[in-house]
Amino acid sequence: MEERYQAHAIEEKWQRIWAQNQAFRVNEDAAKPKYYVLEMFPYPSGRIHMGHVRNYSIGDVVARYKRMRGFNVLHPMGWDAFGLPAENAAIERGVHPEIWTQENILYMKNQLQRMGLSYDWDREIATCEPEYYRWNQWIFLQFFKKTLAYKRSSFVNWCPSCETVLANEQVIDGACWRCDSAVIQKELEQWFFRITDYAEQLLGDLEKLNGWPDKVLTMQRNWIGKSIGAEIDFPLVGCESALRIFTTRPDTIFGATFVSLAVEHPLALKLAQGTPQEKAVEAFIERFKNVSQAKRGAEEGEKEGVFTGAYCRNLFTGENIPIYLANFVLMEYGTGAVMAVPAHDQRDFEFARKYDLPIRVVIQPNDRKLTAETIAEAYVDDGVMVDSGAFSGTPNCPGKDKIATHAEEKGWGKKAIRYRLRDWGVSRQRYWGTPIPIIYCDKCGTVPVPEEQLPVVLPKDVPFTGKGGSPLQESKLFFEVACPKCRGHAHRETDTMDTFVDSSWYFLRYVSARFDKAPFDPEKGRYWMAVDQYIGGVEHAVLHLLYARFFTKALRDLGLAKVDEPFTNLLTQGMVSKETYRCSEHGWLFPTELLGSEKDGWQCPQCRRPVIKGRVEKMSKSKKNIVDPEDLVNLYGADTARLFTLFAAPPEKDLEWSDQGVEGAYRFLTRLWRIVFQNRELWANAAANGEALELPAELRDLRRMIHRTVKKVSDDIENRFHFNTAVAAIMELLNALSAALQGGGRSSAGATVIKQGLETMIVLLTPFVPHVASELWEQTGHHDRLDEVPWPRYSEEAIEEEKLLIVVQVNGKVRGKITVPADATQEHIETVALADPRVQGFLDGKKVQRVVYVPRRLVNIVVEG
RNA sequence: GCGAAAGUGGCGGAAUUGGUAGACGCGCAGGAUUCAGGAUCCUGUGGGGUAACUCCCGUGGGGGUUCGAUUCCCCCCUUUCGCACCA
Repeated sequence: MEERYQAHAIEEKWQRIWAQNQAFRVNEDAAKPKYYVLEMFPYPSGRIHMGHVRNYSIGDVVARYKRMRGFNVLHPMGWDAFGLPAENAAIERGVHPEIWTQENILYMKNQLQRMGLSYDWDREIATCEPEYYRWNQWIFLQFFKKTLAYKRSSFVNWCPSCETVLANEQVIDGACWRCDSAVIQKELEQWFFRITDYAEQLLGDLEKLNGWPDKVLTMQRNWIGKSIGAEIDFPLVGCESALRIFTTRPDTIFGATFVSLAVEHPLALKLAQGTPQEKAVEAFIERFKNVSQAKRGAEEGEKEGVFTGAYCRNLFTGENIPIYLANFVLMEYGTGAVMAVPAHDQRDFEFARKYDLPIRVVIQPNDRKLTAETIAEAYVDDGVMVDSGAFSGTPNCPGKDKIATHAEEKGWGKKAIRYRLRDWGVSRQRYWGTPIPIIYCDKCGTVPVPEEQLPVVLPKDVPFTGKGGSPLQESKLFFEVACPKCRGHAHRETDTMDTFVDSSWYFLRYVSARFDKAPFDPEKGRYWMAVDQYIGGVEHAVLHLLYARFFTKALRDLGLAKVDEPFTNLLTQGMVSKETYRCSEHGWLFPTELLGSEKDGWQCPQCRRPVIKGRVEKMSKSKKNIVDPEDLVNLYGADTARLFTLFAAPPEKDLEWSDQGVEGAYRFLTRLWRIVFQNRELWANAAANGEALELPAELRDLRRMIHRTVKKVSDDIENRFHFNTAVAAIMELLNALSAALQGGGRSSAGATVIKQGLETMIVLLTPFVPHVASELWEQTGHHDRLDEVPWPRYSEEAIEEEKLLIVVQVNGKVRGKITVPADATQEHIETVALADPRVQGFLDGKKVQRVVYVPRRLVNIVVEG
C-alpha cells in the first residue's frame, strides 16, 4: 500500500475478503441476541439511484454497529422484481420481461456490492422466481379458503383505443400514456383481499407501534378512517321499501330536510321513473357516471344535484322530505345515501342554498343563538339539541347515542361503524406478475388450483403487444386446462396479482429463503421476527406498510407468523434533492451543459438566455438534476459516497446534494489516511494500553475526549440515528489527535494515548466507512478483521471532568467564565463567581437580589435595576 | 379547506431534560510551503460599533411565562408534506 489513499484498491480488496469469508452470513444462534435490520428492497429498474445509496448506507451503519455490539444480525437483500416497467420494455423494445429483469438484477447487485453493504447474499430473493411466487399463490389459496380472497365486479381504467386495461400510473391527466385517448371506467370481475376484516386491528395495533414516526401512524389512522355513527331507515313514500342512510351525526336528525344519493345508487333511476323528473335525472346520471370522483367536484367543490321526484319519511319528525341526487355523495362509502342537515353540515348547507331547500337549526351553541335565516355557514361544533322533540335540551354529544338507541328500539335502524378503508383489489390484467391460482370450469365453476400443483408458472410463449386484455389469454398451453375436480374442460384465471402482494411478506421469506414446505420456516420465523428496524422512504407510509401489517396478521391467524406486527421500529428517510436550472424557453437544463459561470451568470446553451437557478428539488430525470451513484463511486469510492450521505443531514430529513460536500467527505478520508499512515511507528513503539498510566493534564484531557467520543458516537447511532453528529464527533477527535501529534516533543505516554485515540477512531468509523477503516486497521499491524472487533467501551471514570467551566451571568447575560475543580462546593463557586473582576464591573455596587446556581453549569447573579 | 412538520451565519447543519447560540463540514479571506498551479498545513470567519480589553444586536415576525427561552405558551407570516367532498 502506498502512502496515498487509494479508495478503489482498498474497496476491491475488502469486498473480496468479506465475500471469501462469508463475513455477513448468519444462522440462528441461541447464544446471541438477534437483530433484524431491513431496508425496503428495490425494484430492479436498471441502475441504483441516490435514494438507494442513502437508504442502504443508513441500514448498513445500523447492521455493522449492531454486529460489533455482539448481536446476531440478519441483514438481507432482494428484488421486488415483478412490475410494469419490465412489461413496457417488452412492448417497446421486444425484450422479454424476464430477461430484462434478470439483467437489471445482475447489474444492480454488482452496484450494491461495490458499496460494501454487509448483506447476507445467501438469502437473496427475487419475487419473480417461481420459488418465491408459488408462496404468493399458496397464501392466496389459504385466503380463498377463509374467504379473505373473493371476487366481485369493479371498475378499471380502460383505453378504448388500445383496448386494454391501464394501471393508475399509465393514466396521465385522464388520458392513455401511449395513445393519449380519453380513459374510461370499465366494469370487470376482479379479485379482492378482505383487508376490511382487519380494519379494527390495523387501527388498534397502531398504539403498539411506539417505534414508528407519528406522521406515519397518523397517515395510517386517517387512511383506515374509522367513523362511529348509525344507519337509519327513511321509508319511501308510496312504496314498501326504505332508503337506508349512514350518519355520524344522528343528533342532528331533526334537522334533516332532504336526502342525497350518489349517482351510482341502485335506486337513483328507479325513484325518478314515472315522475316529471325522469329525464333530468337520466341526464344527470349520464353526466357524472363516467367522471372519476376526483374530477366530479373539481371546480372548487361546486355542489350539484337534481331532484328525483320522490320523497321519503323522516321517522323522527314524521315529515316527508325530498330525495335528491348529488355529485358529492360517494357510493363506496356508507350506504351511498346521506340524510342532509343543512344547518350543521357545510356541504348540505351549500346544496340547500343553491336549490332553495329548508334549513333548520337543531343544535344551539352555548354562547349565542343561531337562526336559519342569519347563519352564513353550517354550525358543526357542539351544543344543545333544540327543536328535537323529546330530545330537546340534551347536549348533542350524549344525544348521538340517545338517538341511535332510540332508532334501534323502534326498529328504524342500528348503531354502525364505518371505515374509509376499502378492500384491496389485487387483480391486474398484466403478464409480469404472480398468476392467480384459480381455474374456471364450465361445470364446477371457480376451482382453486390444488396446492400440490403449485406453482402455476408464467408461460414464456406470450406476445407483448400492449393491446387487448391480459397477455396470458394468448398462451393456449397456459389458458386451456383440465378441471382439477371433474377433469372437464376449463381455463385458468388470466389475471395476475398486484405487486404489492409480493412485498407484503418478503421480510418473512428472508428468515428461511430456500425453505420449500411453506412460505417460511415457522421455527426460524420465531427466532428472527419481528424486524427490529425497518428503513425506507416515506412514500410507502400507507399502502406497503399497511398491506404488510395486514399480511402479518392474516398469516398469524393461519398459525404461521407468531407476531402481531412485522416492524417494531420504522425509520422513514428523507429524499435526496439537488438544485435545478432552467431556461424560460428550453426548460430544465443539466448543470454540465450550461455556458458562462456561477459568478457572471449561467446561459442556456441553445438560446444564450440567462438561466434561472431553480429550487432544490427531488432528484429526477425530468428535472435534470440527477447524480449517478456509479459516477460518484468511480470518482471517489464507496466510502466517500457513504460518508457524504450520512454526514450531510440526519436520515429523516431531506438531503441536499452538494458536490463540494462530497469533496469534503473525500478530503476527510484522505486526511485520516495520511495521519494514520504517517504515524505508523506509533504501533511499533508505543505501549499497548494507556489506561493504567499516570498522565499529565493535557494527555488526561485527550484521553477524556477519546472516551467522550465513544459515548457520543454510540449514543448518536443507538438512540437517535443521528449519524451526522456521530461523524462530526469523530472529525473533532481526529482534529484533536492531529493537533496532539503536531505538538512535538512526544513522550512515550503521549504516543500511547495518541495511538489509542487513533485506534478507537478507526473502530468507531467502521460502520460508516468500512473499507478504509479495515485497511487502516490492518496497516497498523492488526491481524483480526475489523468487522469482528467489538465496539469500544468508554469508562464513566475517564469521562469525568476534573475541572468545570462555570458560566457566570448577571441578569441572564453571560459576563464571565470561571474554572473550578470538579468537586468545588456551591458556596465556593458562588464566591469565585462574585469575585470575578469582569462580573464585579457589572455588579457596580448594586444590591444582589438573588443568586441562581445550576449545578456544574452556571451561576446567574440577579441584581436590581 | 383540514391535519402534520419545519423556519438558526453566505450554504448543509449543531445545541439530547429551559442554562455559553452557531459544534462539524462547505464556502470565503489571510498566511506558510511551491518555479507555478493543485494538494497540504496554520489562522480568521453571525451582524454592527471600537485603537483596544470590551460593548450593543441577533435563532421568521409580535406578545407572554421565567433569574434565564432556538427550546415552553398565545397570535401572525412563510415553506414543505399528507388528506382532499368519507356524511
